Amino acid sequence: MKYWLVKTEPETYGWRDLEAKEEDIWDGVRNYQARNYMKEMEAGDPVLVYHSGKSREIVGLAKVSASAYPDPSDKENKGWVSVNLSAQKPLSVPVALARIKEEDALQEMALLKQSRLSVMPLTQSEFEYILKIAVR
DNA sequence: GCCAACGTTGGC
DNA sequence: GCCAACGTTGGC
Repeated sequence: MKYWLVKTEPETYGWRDLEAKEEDIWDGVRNYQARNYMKEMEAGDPVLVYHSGKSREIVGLAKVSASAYPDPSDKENKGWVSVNLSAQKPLSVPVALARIKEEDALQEMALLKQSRLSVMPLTQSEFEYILKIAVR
């Protein structure tokens, strides 16, 4: 099992949108590195959902409900892929980017190192650490 | 609103 | 194939 974090602009499509639909397509990713990670996703993998822009915090827990398949929004058939995500639960305490930067255990996260990457893996310990500080 | 990082495009 | 110009993302 692998652990993931996906970023989204809440004004465009946020955690609430995914929660409202329960399960939805995660499409429109147009970055090769992100695409390659999406191809590694397997049904059941946990996924943290991060809001970029104004809020800058991890807000929810989802899981992969369908592994990679051709992105229907890829009109030119260029090989982009989508996955399906299912909302699991909102984090009771969202984990802010500022908090992540303060935690020694989270310094190696791709979120801090590659600010523009929209789909990234997490280690199991990073994932568990985030969930731990998201409860209280 | 600004700017750094970084990906893409296009001229050569 | 290189690299300058340009566009986009996203934090501050």
